[in-house]
Amino acid sequence: MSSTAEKLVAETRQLIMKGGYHGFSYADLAERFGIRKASIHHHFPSKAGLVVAVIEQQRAEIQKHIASLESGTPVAVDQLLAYINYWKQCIQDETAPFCLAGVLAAELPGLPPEVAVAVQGHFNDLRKWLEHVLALGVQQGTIRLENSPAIAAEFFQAAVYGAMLMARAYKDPSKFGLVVDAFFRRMRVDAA
Amino acid sequence: MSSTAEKLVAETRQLIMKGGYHGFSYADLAERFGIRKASIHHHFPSKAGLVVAVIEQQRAEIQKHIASLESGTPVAVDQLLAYINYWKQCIQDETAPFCLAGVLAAELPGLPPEVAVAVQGHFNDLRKWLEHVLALGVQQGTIRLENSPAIAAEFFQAAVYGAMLMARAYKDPSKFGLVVDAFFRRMRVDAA
DNA sequence: TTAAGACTACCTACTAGAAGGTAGTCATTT
DNA sequence: AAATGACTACCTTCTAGTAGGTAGTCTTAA
Repeated sequence: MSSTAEKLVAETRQLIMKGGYHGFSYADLAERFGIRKASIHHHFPSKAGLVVAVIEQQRAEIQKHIASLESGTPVAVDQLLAYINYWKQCIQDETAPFCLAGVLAAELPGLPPEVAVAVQGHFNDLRKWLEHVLALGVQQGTIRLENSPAIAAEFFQAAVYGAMLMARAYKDPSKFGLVVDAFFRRMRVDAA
Repeated sequence: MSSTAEKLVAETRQLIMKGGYHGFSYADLAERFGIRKASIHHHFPSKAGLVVAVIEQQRAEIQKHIASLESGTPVAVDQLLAYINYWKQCIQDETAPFCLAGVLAAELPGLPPEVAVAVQGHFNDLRKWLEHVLALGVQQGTIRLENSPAIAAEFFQAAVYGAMLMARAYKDPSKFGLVVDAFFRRMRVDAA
């Protein structure tokens, strides 16, 4: 991918996080980079295609992130904490005030089908990883679940996205940590 | 409010729940009722005004709902169960596949200011009611909290909205009940 | 009791601008 | 020479909103 295409993807990501799929246009992107709308169509012929590219890039980045997390520490609890802290940081400094796929999921029935499919792909990726790490934590004796890892992963995911929505709705980034920390504490065997 | 205005508000509510603020237009409404766009402007001069009317109507309805809930039963746990079951029903039969304010909150930074204010108003309403009912449950000895009722209310709210997002993202209405039930069980003293 | 005036809900016709997208051109680079 | 990435110059459709008009209803008062 060319550097311009990469910049377009990065900026689109920000714009979607702000206002969703229908909340931005090629004109917004053109203005930000001082180029014409037609030049954007050269890189991404359709809006749906551009947005799918943004989601897929995000998914690829997350897979890399997970890989480096797993090579960084074999401890499940530390991996989950790193995940949580990553989002705390992003929401706090507004580099990513909301999960891209989260905003899109909220308007899922109104999205072009190919975009909806990509969004659902992200949710599945994340759920599977959480299920895997939670099962690992149980095995390591640091996590205690009241349900199967599969159910707990969905529960965890709901807590993270719910917490994000709270932070946004109340315009208070600290709400994210408040909710997620309280939630995660309950899962930990050595919780304070 | 005239009956046409009421119909417009009701339909707008559905359209927002589907695709958010930027996901519908006056043309959509005009088509559904077989009237002209200009006629809609007669009832609601601006889009932001229409959407604020929808949110405010919803808020008023919820206040009525809460009042009837409280006159129906003085038991906090039953009130919370009624609230949860209301949403289970709505999501299942798709009369309201998502909370109106929830969709809008996801795109909050991209909304006209007056709409954003109304959305935040709803979140505050709900949070205050939850705080009140949870405190009542503690008093009645049927609910046990690990935090203050104020914190627990935010936690509860996050679980509900997170669960809604899961149901939508996975296109599986049962996910809502799954998450919310697991969450609520932990708060109940006599939980199975 | 009936006519005037105000009000309601809709209409046609229009606007400026934004939306997503296309066709063809023109420098650079490789 | 040929691919790249930008350009100008369009197009069509949609968007929110306006101007002005019409037919019917409701209120009031001679």
